[in-house]
Amino acid sequence: MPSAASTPRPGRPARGSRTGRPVMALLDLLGRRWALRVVWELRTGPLVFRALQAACGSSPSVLNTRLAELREAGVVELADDGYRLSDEGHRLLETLHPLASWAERWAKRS
Amino acid sequence: MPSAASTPRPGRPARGSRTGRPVMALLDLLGRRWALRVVWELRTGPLVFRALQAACGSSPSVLNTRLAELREAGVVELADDGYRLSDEGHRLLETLHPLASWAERWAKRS
DNA sequence: AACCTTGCTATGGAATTCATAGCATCGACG
DNA sequence: CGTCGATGCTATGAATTCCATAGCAAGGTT
Repeated sequence: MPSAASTPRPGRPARGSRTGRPVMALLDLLGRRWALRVVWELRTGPLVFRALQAACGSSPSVLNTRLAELREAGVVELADDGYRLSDEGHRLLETLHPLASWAERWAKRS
Repeated sequence: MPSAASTPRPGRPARGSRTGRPVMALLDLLGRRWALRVVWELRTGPLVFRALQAACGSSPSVLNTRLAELREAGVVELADDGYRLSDEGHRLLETLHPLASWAERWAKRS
């Protein structure tokens, strides 16, 4: 890993924010490629690394980086049956569900 | 715009998804850098381009690209007093608000 | 005219992501 | 034991995306 911005954490300044406001760190974390998608794909249950990769269509290196960040954030955890959302991860997913309905309206609008 | 993946749209395949499922397109749109942040920064009212840029700390070129995508998605619109959330944009922001509470818990957890 | 602010573009270099190939480990099978 | 398949994950070089800075064109003010 040649350079790499550090994993966003509350209390640490996120990209473009001096303040370490938690929501900024979260927006930074979730604004990285495949982060939102990973949480979404895990909504129905655990997926092993390769299945997750297939579901997202991402390269393994980036996926692994995202997974490390999400694990460090306590959103995702690795169990025997694959990657799964933690309890907090499930709560985060809950907050994401309305996005799907929004997207449905979006589709009808376009 | 030298290269540029196309703006995500429901009905069109998002990155890593053959299906044009609306939520995939939305996750793709919001998963690009500064997209979530822009919506968040506009929560308190309109901001002109430069103010938005200062609030995010992003470069003007990417910001302009994101704004174009968000405008095409009907999330953001440009008025006399600057960029603002559309009605749908406000609804999208509503779905984002729980993220802030989640982030607060995250901060206490770490 | 001489400013100021607006939205936005241009350019070159840095950071991130992609696509592919491959490694190491484990369990099952023969 | 040997081979196979599946696992998580790493390595490499190329493509894409993003950043930092400078600057343009249009409009308003003085």
